[in-house]
Amino acid sequence: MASPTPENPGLLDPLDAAILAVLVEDGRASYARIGARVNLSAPAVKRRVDRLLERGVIDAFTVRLDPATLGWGTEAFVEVHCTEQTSPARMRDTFESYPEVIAASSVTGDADAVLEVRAHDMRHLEQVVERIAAEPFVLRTRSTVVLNPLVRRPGPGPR
Amino acid sequence: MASPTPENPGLLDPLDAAILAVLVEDGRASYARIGARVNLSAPAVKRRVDRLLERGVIDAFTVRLDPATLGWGTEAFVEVHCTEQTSPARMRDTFESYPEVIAASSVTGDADAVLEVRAHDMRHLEQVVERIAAEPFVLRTRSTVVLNPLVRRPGPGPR
DNA sequence: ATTGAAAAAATCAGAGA
DNA sequence: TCTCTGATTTTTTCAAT
Repeated sequence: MASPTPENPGLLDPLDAAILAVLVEDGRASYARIGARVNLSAPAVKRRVDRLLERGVIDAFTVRLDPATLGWGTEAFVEVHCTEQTSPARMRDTFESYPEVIAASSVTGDADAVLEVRAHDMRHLEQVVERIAAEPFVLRTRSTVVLNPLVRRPGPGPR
Repeated sequence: MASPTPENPGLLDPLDAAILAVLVEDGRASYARIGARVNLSAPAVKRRVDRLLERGVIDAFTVRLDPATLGWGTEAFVEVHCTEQTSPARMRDTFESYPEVIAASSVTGDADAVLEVRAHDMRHLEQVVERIAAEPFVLRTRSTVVLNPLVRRPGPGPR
């Protein structure tokens, strides 16, 4: 999956990598400032950013919000066990309807899916988990509450 | 935790909430365009964004990158069981040294910590998990590999 | 990819509700 | 306090090289 092909040009140009590194740290950095960091003119930087957007490497420009400051201080992983032949589409549609479900994945192993849930407090978390457990295709759930967020790394991986 | 106090001003001004909604979707939206959406002038929007930054509601402006496009298509949850009296600081320092560890949390329940790991492929994932399992304070690990990312919500949550 | 100009946006100052 | 208007500065964007 990481072999350079005509379809997959290299993995990432060193210049593009440098540009992305700056943008991950400051998504509003001006093209001129980025260019100063990577020894490129502003238009050249813009051209590369546009290409990274077209290629889908950059999914979007956003803000990273602090959940705790917004009152979403309680986080948990919820393993979900489903009835036989529960389709991924069914799971996705259901879990997507919960605003508290930040992420949901079908997984290997014991459980069928793992959810990441954000709630205001324990009481709220309990309510959400109960509602999920009451879904028709859910057999049982197992919750693991986050005590301390030790590491939160922005970006998709090593650079 | 969600009650308005002098320390915790309201939860979020409706205007601020609207501004954040726009910025989550497009972190480079101009103040004028945001203002048009929320019926405010550009300087007024900037003032509020600056305050949201000061308050820490907005953690940072960033780009959201697509892990798959960058060759990080394999994702897993790794439960880690540690020896008695392993300090959170020790865990954090150790796990932070792994670029593949996107997030690490100490947790309630059976395991001591849950890691989110991104790897290039299964072989790479296996190597990383083996290295983690070989850490002095690690007793054993249990990995759950993501088959299908059903839901990925960009909202409040470091990602 | 760079330079330089034009268009757009960000930023600042002043004043009013 | 919070906002708006208008001026200034910076950045984006486009064209030509």
